[in-house]
Amino acid sequence: MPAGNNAHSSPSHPQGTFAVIDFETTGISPECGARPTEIGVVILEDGVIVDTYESLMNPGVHIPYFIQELTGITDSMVRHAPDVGTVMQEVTEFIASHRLVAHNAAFDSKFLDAELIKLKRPRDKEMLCSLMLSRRVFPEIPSHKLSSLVETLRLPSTKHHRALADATAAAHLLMHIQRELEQRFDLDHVSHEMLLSIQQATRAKLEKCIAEFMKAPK
DNA sequence: TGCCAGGCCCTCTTTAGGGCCTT
Repeated sequence: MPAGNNAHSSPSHPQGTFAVIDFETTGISPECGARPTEIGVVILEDGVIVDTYESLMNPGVHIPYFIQELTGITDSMVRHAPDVGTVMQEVTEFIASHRLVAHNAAFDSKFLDAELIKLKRPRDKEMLCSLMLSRRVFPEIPSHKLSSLVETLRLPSTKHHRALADATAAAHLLMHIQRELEQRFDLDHVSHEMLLSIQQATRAKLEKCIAEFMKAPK
């Protein structure tokens, strides 16, 4: 029986789709012994959420009280959940060839990489960061916390600090950023490569970066 | 019980420091 719940089957994983992921964890860094307690994944295809995955997982360590308060995920909730390895094995199959996205990707990529190394399936794709993209595209917004962006940009959202809810909010943020770029630069489509170029450009060089990308041969 | 990290950005900077952001 699968460890996680996914809303729809996804028989193919074409390039150009996005897998937006979010971890809830026992702490801030796997290097300090923190482990994942929950993962949520949202598959985006052509601006539409076509699939989702979520699962609690047993981290094998105590969840600090303040994190239980923060996320609502308690020791008793994960006690009988599948272990992290079992869940992450499913997740690797689920995210397959999709482009990866996370809000503050530096955080989620650390936990993802730590688990993928244990499965001997190291990540081979760069992860897009919706936090960095938001800072580039909406520099006038004072706070780029996911919860603040949900409120400021009026994005759909449910319960903050649960994995699938936050992954869904980040997915809506990514779609909002794509629509904003399409309108601002009169584009038909904003590709993964363009988003990666924008993410890697400094804020001051954003306009030049986009102009050069638009002039580049396809 | 509380703490633990690290990459990015901005500025009173660049031979640095502090805030943001993730749990």
